Amino acid sequence: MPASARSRLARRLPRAAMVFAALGDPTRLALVTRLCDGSRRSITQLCDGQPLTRQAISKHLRVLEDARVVRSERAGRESLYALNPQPIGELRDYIDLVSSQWDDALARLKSFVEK
Amino acid sequence: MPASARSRLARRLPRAAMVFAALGDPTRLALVTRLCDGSRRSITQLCDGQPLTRQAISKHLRVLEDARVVRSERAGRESLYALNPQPIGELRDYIDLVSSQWDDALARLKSFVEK
DNA sequence: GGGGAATGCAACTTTCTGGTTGCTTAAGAG
DNA sequence: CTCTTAAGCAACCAGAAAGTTGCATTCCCC
Repeated sequence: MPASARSRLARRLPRAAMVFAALGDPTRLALVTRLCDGSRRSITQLCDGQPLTRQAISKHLRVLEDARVVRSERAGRESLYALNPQPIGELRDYIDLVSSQWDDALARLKSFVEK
Repeated sequence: MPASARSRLARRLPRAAMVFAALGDPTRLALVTRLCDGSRRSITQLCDGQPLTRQAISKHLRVLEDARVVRSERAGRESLYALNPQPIGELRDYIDLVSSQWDDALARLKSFVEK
């Protein structure tokens, strides 16, 4: 890996870790899964189907919003939450980088064995 | 989303959450980044560059191993850690699913507006 | 065999997380 | 205007996580 790529990556690691952490809870992952169809839902809407209090869900949504995985907007007396796909896309960039490094390593190993 | 796809996904959510959580810490993400070149490194090797105790790193490695992101193998008096790319690949599957749902939603919205 | 290096194990502290309950505030609906 | 519904806020609790220190173990090397 070239040094420039490594430092560019290193700068983004804490941010990526925050997004990974936001998704690292089954409840939050379920919320994201529910929102990934592009819908905008209120907190009480997002509550049903889950055996938790509204406040618990509310806290989870705040965690997701801090990581910018989700955006909220007040509409009258309810606040509507919607997915923000950008941070998740950045995760995919990270994963692709890991995979490509891994594949390169495999290829090098293979060519070494075959020599 | 068809019901079959939703239930298949739901079954895998807790597992995916575990992997996300394992990557959701800057130290652990740095460890994974370091291992993604296919190398096998001992714990003390993985310690340098990080301002933590060996035991702290050791605990982080255990978390990664529990999530199967990493595999360890004893070699003499040291244990060598290597990346296991499979769980991270499963994360990509999840992300691709989210993205495709999102894209579908955008497309539907667009066709609705244009009608 | 003895010493140093790499690791494992256990106890402990501190901080963070996930969750609850109770109360307040704001906004629609009748 | 009053009632109900949606949400926010604050305090609290139990358990998990992150990290440390100290000691035991195992293995390599001389």
